[in-house]
Amino acid sequence: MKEPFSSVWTREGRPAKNPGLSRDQIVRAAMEILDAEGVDALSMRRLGAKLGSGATSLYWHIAHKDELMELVMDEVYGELSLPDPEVTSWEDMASILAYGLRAAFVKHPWVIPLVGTMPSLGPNAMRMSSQMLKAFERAGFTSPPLDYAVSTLLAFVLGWTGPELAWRATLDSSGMSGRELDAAMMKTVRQAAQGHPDILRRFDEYQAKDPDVVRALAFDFGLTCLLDGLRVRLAECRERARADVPGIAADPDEASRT
Amino acid sequence: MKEPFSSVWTREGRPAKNPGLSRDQIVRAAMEILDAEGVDALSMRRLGAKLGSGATSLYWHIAHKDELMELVMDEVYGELSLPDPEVTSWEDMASILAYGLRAAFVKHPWVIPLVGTMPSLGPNAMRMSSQMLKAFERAGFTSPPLDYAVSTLLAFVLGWTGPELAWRATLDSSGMSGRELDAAMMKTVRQAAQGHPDILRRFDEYQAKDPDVVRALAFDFGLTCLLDGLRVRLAECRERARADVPGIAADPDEASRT
DNA sequence: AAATCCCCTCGCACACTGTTCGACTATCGT
DNA sequence: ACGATAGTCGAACAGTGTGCGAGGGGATTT
Repeated sequence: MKEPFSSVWTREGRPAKNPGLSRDQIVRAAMEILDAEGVDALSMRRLGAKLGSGATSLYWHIAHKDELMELVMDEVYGELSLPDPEVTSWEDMASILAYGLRAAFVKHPWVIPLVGTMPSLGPNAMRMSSQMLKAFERAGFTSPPLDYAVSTLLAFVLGWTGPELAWRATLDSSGMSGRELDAAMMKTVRQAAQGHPDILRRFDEYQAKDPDVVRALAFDFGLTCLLDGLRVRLAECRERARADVPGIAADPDEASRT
Repeated sequence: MKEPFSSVWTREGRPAKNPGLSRDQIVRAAMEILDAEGVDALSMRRLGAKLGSGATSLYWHIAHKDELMELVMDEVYGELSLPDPEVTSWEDMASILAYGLRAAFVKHPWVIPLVGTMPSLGPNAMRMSSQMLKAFERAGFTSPPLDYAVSTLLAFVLGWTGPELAWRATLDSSGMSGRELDAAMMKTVRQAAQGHPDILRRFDEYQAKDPDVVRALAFDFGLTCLLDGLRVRLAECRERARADVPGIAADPDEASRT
């Protein structure tokens, strides 16, 4: 039996006397290729060529391609910048996270399959989780629901942007752009939706609108729903805390008011 | 320029005099391999061998591998069975969809990256959407929020099960099973979470509990939040409908009561 | 009965992938 | 000056998806 579970983050990096190639350079170059030409364009040989070195040289700095993927994935999380959880309301925190993460995913669409494939244990992902937990805890979320809340928020963003980007990717690869693109695919969709007049009706309504705006509105809608639900849970948490330890208020604002 | 947008569902199948191979057989065999050995084990040669034919014979029935993937993906949607939307409350409908879809994803973990990669235009996916829309519409959701609501629900389930299965897959591939598996990885996680004591604390709490139970509870929590939020939106829809067309009640129950 | 057609199968070949191995160089500490 | 070691690299291997053209076999037409 090999190592039961391993990740880049468990092996510390090579001594790194920093001669020609370095882990950071490799990751940066990989991200450039990924952003510019998509996930299929990233091969070790290609990456080596971009760095002016042989393909197999990379294997000195990186164990295998999956590790490289873990690294670039965390780099995406790193682009997200959250405000100080000590002075930001949990709702602002949640909104900023949702929009920020969505923006990061849109900018780097190739991460979506990664997030759905390998666990996110990188330092940037950890930092993000930590900050969210802090903000939610400060707001009054207590232990079991606390984590559930953060996870649910992340799940929503990921699950939302995935299919959204699947559309865009398929369309972008067709070489068209803008609205004619949506119009062209409408014919296909129409054919696929044969026999489901309700779906067809829905598509027709949207054809008139700007798809980007529709997508943004829909994302907003989902986020609002989630926040509404979380508010209810938060109230339950506070209620329970008050009942358990009557002397101590779970809400810091309320505590300062006393 | 080629076809701007294409999908299996737009090309009707070959005439199909049904000699040896057929599209259904291929899809079924592909699913068996995928379920038994995962996505990496599915190669065209392997699939051909399982069907007792050459690898390239498949290309008569299927344009390329991506098309095959679209087919198997829709097959997964097909395993989902929803109750009659005409007689089921939207909330029951939503819960059944959420749990059913999650079960289907757990049973066929390899679909997750697919759903995040290619649009779901298959007949089964369409049928599902159609049923959900019908139930929600009957409940009183009006047009723009109607679609947003269904999309949000799907996004939640997808986004939730993705990372959840990423964990399980990584662990299962390590050959261990049950609780010792979580324990083994705890060491790795602990190392990765260095410097984030709040995350560590959280992991410690969970180590004592059954991970499956925790995951189920968390899923429940998220779904409850979402339903709470949707309930609020539904009330808004009904309110608006009542204001716009005062003579007609949007709620069928209420209509029958008049 | 013979010839034609067309559905379908399949072997070969191509360009490509991730990764291993052993040979090579350049720089460092002694 | 010398050995060690960090780092690079070319060749090779076992795979991958897929295009092409040659065929087989049954039905249809002449």
